[in-house]
Parts: sequence; structure tokens; C-alpha cells
Amino acid sequence: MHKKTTILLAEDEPALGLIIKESLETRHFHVLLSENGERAFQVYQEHQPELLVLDVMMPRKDGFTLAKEIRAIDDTIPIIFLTAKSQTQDVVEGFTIGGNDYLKKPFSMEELIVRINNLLKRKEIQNTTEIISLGQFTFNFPKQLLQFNSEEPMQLTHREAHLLFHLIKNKNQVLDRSLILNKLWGNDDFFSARSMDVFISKLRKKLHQDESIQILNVRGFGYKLIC
Amino acid sequence: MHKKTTILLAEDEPALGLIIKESLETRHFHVLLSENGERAFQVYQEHQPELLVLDVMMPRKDGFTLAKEIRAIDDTIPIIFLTAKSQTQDVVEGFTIGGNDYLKKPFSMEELIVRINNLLKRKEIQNTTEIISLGQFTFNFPKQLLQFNSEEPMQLTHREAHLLFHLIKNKNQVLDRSLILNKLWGNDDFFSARSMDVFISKLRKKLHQDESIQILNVRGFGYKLIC
DNA sequence: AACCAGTGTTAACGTGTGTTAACCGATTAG
DNA sequence: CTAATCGGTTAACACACGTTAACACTGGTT
Repeated sequence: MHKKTTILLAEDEPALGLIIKESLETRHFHVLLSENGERAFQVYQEHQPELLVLDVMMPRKDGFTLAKEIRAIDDTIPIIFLTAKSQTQDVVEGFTIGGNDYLKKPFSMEELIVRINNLLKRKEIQNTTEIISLGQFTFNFPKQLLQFNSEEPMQLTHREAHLLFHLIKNKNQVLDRSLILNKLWGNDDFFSARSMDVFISKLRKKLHQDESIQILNVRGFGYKLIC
Repeated sequence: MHKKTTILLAEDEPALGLIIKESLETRHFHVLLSENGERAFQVYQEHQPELLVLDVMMPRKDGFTLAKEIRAIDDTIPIIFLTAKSQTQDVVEGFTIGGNDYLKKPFSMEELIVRINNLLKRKEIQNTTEIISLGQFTFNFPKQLLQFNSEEPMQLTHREAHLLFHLIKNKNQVLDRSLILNKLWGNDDFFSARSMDVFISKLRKKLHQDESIQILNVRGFGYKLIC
């Protein structure tokens, strides 16, 4: 039997909060209940839960604001918002991008469980597939981390991570310049091309530690990552 | 006539599975059809196919999970996923690293054939292009490195490496000028021919250290690498 | 508002690769 | 023998790419 999944539940109405907490605990989740957004943020930092269930309407920091703050720290944690019917659909849907979902009150416990399991499964897939080993490096694409052996991981920027991802996807083959430019920069004009050169240079510097990995240029066509 | 390529097809919908199986068999592939992920894994272990075509949505072990298990055993086998349109692009793309590809349902049989042949060809190239020894030299084609005994390896350019590769593949036979020109330069006009002369000259200089290796000219026909 | 840190783009300058040109020797047909 | 052709070699060149730094923009902090 493996460790229980920890869920942070932020709900200001005590009666509802307890019901949800108890229901989830019968499903073998470990639930931390907070009565407002500020408190929830503290609990998040102390316990680092694996999933968040946030009421949108809360005193002392609402669910959306809280979500943004936590997303700045961890941009892959799944979040489920609990919304009252007064919330406009648009605003709520805007927040469901990424690993988010939402539930309109009132909802059945079954609906919540299904959504929790869906998000956990989706994240499971991402975690186990998008950590790629590359020579002596480990590349965690969703977290944009590049680690050499067991040294301190380097934080890559968004562009660096995406470029590296595509190079790895096409490793040992020539990756077409204009293809990558159109995919990552949206066009393949002169300036984007020069910008890409800069990022190739940055990646080479970061991959320098493992001599067996090289980004070779194929003049006029693109790049080839060999490993 | 060489041995048929064995493909493992995992598809839970019997009608679709049979159509694909039969189509591939008319293209002279040997197809093993399994109706779920668990069964497919058994078949994989018994027959060790050369390529996998996996439906993502399957009862008793989905395609992604199956792929992960098989990849733990063989991390080079090419895999093609068949995905329904409900699958999010991100998750699917995460799985296309390495030797993978995917096809959105519905798809034409032609698309599938093209992808199968691409992946098989790609793997073929990787297998046949390892490290070649040439007299006292070691030539690493994918990395474009030419090493004399244990001296510091020389970094070849893309053109140099490809030209040398073809010379080696046809060593001790005459390699036709226009053949190589069409293959590497895309045409065999005057200028390309002169350009090739320059590269032959460069290669001769780099191979000079080992007297027993020579690139001989056969006037009017081409070159012969002797070693 | 002023400041700072992080990210990506633009600019400036340097290097490497492949093509073209120029000049040469070798081979061969007439 | 000699002119024509083919290939060898070197250098000049154009341009693709590499590297570094300056700059602009964003979002957060004081």
C-alpha cells in the first residue's frame, strides 16, 4: 500500500468543509482543511499537498488569487475550484487552463471524487513521461529543470526548455530550422532566427558538462542533437 | 526476399483492429492483433515485435501505460499511438519523444503506412550508422568525428562526413560521381562537381596520416576509396 | 513611483562552412 | 605534338551561424 495523497481543501463555510473533508477521507485521501485563503497558503507551504480544492468565494484572499500565487511556485499542481452559481462562466473557465477544473455548487461528492481522480491520473502521466534522461542529464520538461548527475538542478527558461524538448524529440536526426521557428516563435523571419541562435548557444553552454552530448549545426537545414 | 517485419497492434475495437491488420498484411507486414493492453504485453514478450501500434483508450491497461512498461524493457522500439480527438494535444505530444509518433482517429490507412515506414527507416539508420573503423582511423558518422589512433578527434563538417560515409560504404569499388552529386548536392551540374572536388581534396588532407588509405580518381567515372 | 530581477530580443562583431574562381598539372583524343 | 578535357589545389568570397553584450519588457518588491 502506498502513501495517501494529500489534498488541501480551502472552504470558509465550516459545515460544508467538514462534510467534504470526511467524505474524502473515507476514500483514503489525507485532507487539510483551511477556512480562508491566507491560512490555506500557509498550510500549502508547510505541507506541500498534491492537489488543491479551493472555494472561490472566501474571506481574506479568494480562491483565484490564491491559485495564482501557488501556481507561481508550482505550475503543475492540479487545482479544482468550487464556484457558486453567481460566478460568471467566462471567468471560471479562464482559470481552468493548465491542470485545473471546477465544480459548480451544489455538487455531489461523486462528481468531486471523479474530478480529483482524473486530475491525479493526468498528472501521473505527465510526471512519469516528461522526465527525460539525456546522457548524464535529467531533464524535467514540465518543471523546466535540467540536472547533471546529482548536482543542483538548473532552472531553464520557458524558451530554453521548449527548444531542448524539441531537440530531444528529434535526437540524432536533423531538426529543421524553420519548423522549430514556426512552432516556437510563430514565424521564421530573420530576427527570430537570430534569437534562436542565441538560445542554441545558451543550451550548448548548459549541456557542456557532458561531452557526449552535442548540438551540431547542419548548415542551411537546422540542428542535430547527438547523444 | 527478406523476413517480414512483425508489428504488434493493440486495438480493443474488433472491427477496426481487423481492418488495420488486413491492410498492413497486404503491405507484407506480419501483424499480431491484441484486444487489450494486458494481452498485448504478453504477446510482446512472446514475439518481440519490431514496432508497436497502440490504441490509447483500451480496457485493462491503456496504451500509454503499456508503452511505458515496454519502454522500460526496450527503449528504442518505435511506437505509434492511435488517439481519439478527446485526448489533449499536450499529453499526446509528451509521448512522442524518443522513437514515437501518433495518429488521430479517424485516419487513413495511407497515413499509418507512411508513419510505420518512417519510423522503421529511422531505426534502420541508427542501427547501421554506428562507429566505423577505417585503417588506423575511427569514424563516428553520427557525431561527425574522425579520430586517428588515439589522437584528438577531428570534427568533420556535415558534407565531409556524408561524403566520407558514402566512400566507406563503397570502399574498394568505384563510386560514381553523378550518383554522389545527386545524393548529396541534389544535382550534378558543373558547379556542384567542382564543389565536390574541393571536398575530396579536404578529405585527402585529413586522411593523409594513414598512407594505406587513399581516395583514387577514376577519370570520367568517379572515386575509389582503397584501404 | 522607483527599483530590481528575470526573460527574451536586437545589435554588433567574430567564426565556420560551402561555393565559386583562378590557376595548375595530368590524361587523352585527334 | 597539341588542344581539349578532366580533375587537384588553393584562395577569395558570400553568407549561415556563434557569441557576447546591450537593450526592452514584464512582473514583482519596497
